[in-house]
Amino acid sequence: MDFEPLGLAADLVILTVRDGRLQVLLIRRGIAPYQGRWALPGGFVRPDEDLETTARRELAEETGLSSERIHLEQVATYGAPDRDPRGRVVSVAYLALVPDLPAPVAGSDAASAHWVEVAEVDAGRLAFDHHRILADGVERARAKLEYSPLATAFCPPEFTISELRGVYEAVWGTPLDPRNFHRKVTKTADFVVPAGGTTTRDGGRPAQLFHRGTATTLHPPMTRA
Amino acid sequence: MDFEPLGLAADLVILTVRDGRLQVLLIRRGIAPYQGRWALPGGFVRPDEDLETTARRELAEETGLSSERIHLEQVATYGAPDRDPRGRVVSVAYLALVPDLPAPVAGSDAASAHWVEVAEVDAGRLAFDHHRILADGVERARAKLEYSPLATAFCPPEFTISELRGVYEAVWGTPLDPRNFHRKVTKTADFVVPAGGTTTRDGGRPAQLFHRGTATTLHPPMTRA
DNA sequence: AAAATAGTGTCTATCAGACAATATTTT
DNA sequence: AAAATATTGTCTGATAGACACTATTTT
Repeated sequence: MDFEPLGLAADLVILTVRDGRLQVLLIRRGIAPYQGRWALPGGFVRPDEDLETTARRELAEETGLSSERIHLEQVATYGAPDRDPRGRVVSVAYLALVPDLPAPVAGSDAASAHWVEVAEVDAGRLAFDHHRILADGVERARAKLEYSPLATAFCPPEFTISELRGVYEAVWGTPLDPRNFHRKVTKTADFVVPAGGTTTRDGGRPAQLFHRGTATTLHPPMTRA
Repeated sequence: MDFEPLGLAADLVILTVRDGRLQVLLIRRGIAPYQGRWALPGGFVRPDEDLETTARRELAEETGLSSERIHLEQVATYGAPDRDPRGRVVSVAYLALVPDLPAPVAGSDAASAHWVEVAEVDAGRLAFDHHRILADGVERARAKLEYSPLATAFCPPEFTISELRGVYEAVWGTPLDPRNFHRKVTKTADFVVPAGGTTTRDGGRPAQLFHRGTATTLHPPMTRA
């Protein structure tokens, strides 16, 4: 079969919660097109490489996180004929949720990679159609917090209920009642399970530590205000 | 830029509800690979053609439905290196929901197109990775019925509450209480609006006709048993 | 009249949201 | 002691699900 010339890329919306805010990893483009503009990390799919493999490779290159335990899911594919001035490039977008990294961003492209608060990314500043991809990725994350235990993907292996609440508040941009949240989370079957210890890292009375449970869907779902 | 040889296709999961059952449009492949096997309709993306344009073109070719009002949404992209024996072909899958067609399937490829009950499609019978694509498409439809007014996409412009309930029952495979369903649907803001008339096409007491409302998300959502 | 479907009303257990009260830490 | 956070409990209004009952058609 003969194929039209076509490039296939995987781009990543890598989200984390730092300082109580939802942040996305952006890179400053060093080369044309869109030189000097912010862009989502990504790269071309290699021959014989699966799409998710490409995404995980790029994730590791940009963050140093190579664990299979990092949450990564496909969001959508963007293929408008004119979305890349270099020619026809179709991009498969992935959403990655990572905990607040103890180590700073590391890896080969690290020099140009920065965490940027999602609320402060402005529409015209991103290369290609990356603003649209970012918006779709963020919306996916917001929606999935409701009915999946995905919020735990932003947390370290052991976390407190209030840290988990901080994730919801940052992603949704809404304050939640600590008391109702606590009750809801601990009563939702298999959402979180007690890890045994306590911590005072959040100040005040020691909080119980939890780790994520086995649930894949939350019954009942968490509700946005 | 030079690109690796690569094909880009759009494949369609076209669902409808006929005779109270969820059905999918499949075609019998006339040529290799997988000659004689059932497959999802689809085709290659043309140069300068947007992905959704390809999907709508294929939809029109297979069903004769060219209206922009047909619900069509992207589901996921499949790109395992060995998924097509002809070479590297990446497929963007779309989900289309169509009403029970008054006219039989028509169009250029119609000769080989048939409605098949989803519950009776068996895993090994489909070409390529189409069983996986079908499963993902059906799961998407099932999930979206809960929190979106998507069920109306299976209905004609004017429908009764019990016809809408029939859609839910067919897609979810669960019987629903007609009385609670009626109350729930009519009380959910902007889900359906009265069209004015009534019909006795379902037998019994005349039922009010409705058409779809302006809601894009259902508050509260419909709940699966 | 009998059967079929449409639609309304009622009851109960559960849940979301508001918020009081108590517990245990650091400053 | 004061401030901060954690956790439990209580109250109220809304809702889901079960199901009795009434309404309007066809057979």
